[in-house]
Amino acid sequence: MATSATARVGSLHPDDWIRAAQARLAGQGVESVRVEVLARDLGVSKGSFYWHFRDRGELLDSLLVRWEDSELDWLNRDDGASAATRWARFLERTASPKRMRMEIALRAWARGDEGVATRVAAIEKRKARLIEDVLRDIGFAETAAESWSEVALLICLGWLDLATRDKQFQFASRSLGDLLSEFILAASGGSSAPNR
Amino acid sequence: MATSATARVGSLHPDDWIRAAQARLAGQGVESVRVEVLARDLGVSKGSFYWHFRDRGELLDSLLVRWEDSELDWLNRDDGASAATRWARFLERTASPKRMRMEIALRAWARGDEGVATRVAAIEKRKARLIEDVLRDIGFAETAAESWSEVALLICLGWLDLATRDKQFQFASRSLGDLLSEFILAASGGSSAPNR
DNA sequence: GGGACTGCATACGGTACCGTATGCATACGC
DNA sequence: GCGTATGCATACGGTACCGTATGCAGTCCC
Repeated sequence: MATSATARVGSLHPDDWIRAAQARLAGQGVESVRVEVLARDLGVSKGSFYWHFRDRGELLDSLLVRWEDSELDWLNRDDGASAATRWARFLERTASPKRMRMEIALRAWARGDEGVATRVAAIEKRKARLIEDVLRDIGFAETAAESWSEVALLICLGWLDLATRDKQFQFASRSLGDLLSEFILAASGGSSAPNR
Repeated sequence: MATSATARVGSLHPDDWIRAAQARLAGQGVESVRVEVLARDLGVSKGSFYWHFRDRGELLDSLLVRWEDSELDWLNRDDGASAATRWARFLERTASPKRMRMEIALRAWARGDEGVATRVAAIEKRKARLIEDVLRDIGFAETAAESWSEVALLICLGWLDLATRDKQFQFASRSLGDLLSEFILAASGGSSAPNR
C-alpha cells in the first residue's frame, strides 16, 4: 500500500477503496469484491487501485483489519459499564441490518479462508465472553453462565442467518432482544447448566 | 436436459453431473460449481455437459430439486412416528457433517438468489414445524411449542454456521442433541412462551 | 518555472469461465 | 452390416476478471 504524506485534494484515499469494498462484501459476498468493479463504482480506472494497493488480497486484508478494529473498539469501550449497558450495546450492534450483512458475509468468507476463520472466531469468542459476563452479572452461576452464553451465541448466529435471508423477517432490534430475554429467563429457571 | 431412453454403458448420466455438482456445492459453495471444472472432475469435456444440460442454470436447478426431494423424503417418511423417533431422525439428519455443509452452502446461495431463498425457507419452515410438533407431543402448550420451536431452529442454524467454520468443533451428533435437550428442558420449566 | 513525484488513464497479455458449432467414434435398431 | 442417433471431443468467439507496463496531466517544492 502506498503511503502518501501529502494527500492531494480530489484524490482517492485507500479508505475509499476499503469502504467501497465493504459495501460490496456486505451486499454480495467476497466473491463480488473485484477491483475492476470497485474502480467502476468509484468512477476511476483500476490503475488507481494498483497504485494504492499491491493486489486484491491486500485490500481484503485491510478490510478485515478495519472490521476487527471496529469490533474490538465497541467491545472494549464499555468494559467497565453495567451489565445492562453492555447488553444494550451488544444488541444494538448485532441487530443492525448493515452490520448483520457484514457479519454474514465475513462468515461465508471464513469458510473458504482459514486465516479469516481464525480471526472471525476470535471476535466471536469475545462476544461469547461478553454474554457470559452479563449472565454472571445478573446472577447466573459460573458454569451456567458459560454454558448458556454459548447457546445464546448460537441463537444470535441463527438469527443472523435467517434475518439476512428471509425478506418477511422484520429487522426490529426488539425482536432479537426479546427472544434472548425470554431465552435467558427460561435458562435462569431451568437446569443450572447443559452438560458438555 | 436430454432424455435418453437407452443409456449406453460407460456413458454419463445427468445424475453423475448432479452428484459432482453437489460435492462442489457442499465443499466450496455455488460459485465453485463450474461446468468446465465439473467436466475435469468427471474426466470428460464440457461438450458432454452441454449434451446433458441446457446450461449451468439447469444443472443448479436440478441440484436444488434433488435436495428438496431428499429433504421432503425423510421429513414425510415418519410423519406418524413417535416424537422420539422423529426427533432422533431430525438430529441425525441435521448433525451429519456432509449434510451440514450442504445446508450451509444452500443458505449462502439463497442469499444471492430469491428463488432459492424461497425454496430453502419452505423446507426450513417444515423443519420448524417438526420441532413444534415434537414439543407439543412432549407436553408443551400450543403457543409455547410454536415460540420455542423457532428458538430451537435458530440454535440449529447457529450450530450449522459454527460447526462448518470452526475446525476445533467436534461433530459428534450428541452435542447438538444435548444442547437442544438442555434448552428444551429449560424452556419447559421457564416462561410459557416468549412474547411475540 | 523546472524537475520530480503523485495519482490516475490506457493498453496489454494472461487465465478462467461461458455457451455454440461441429466433427466423430461407437453402439443400436433392424 | 448399415444407417442413425448417441455421447462425447475439439475448437471457437466472447466476457470478466487479474496484474503489469507505461504514459501523462497536474501539483508540489524550492
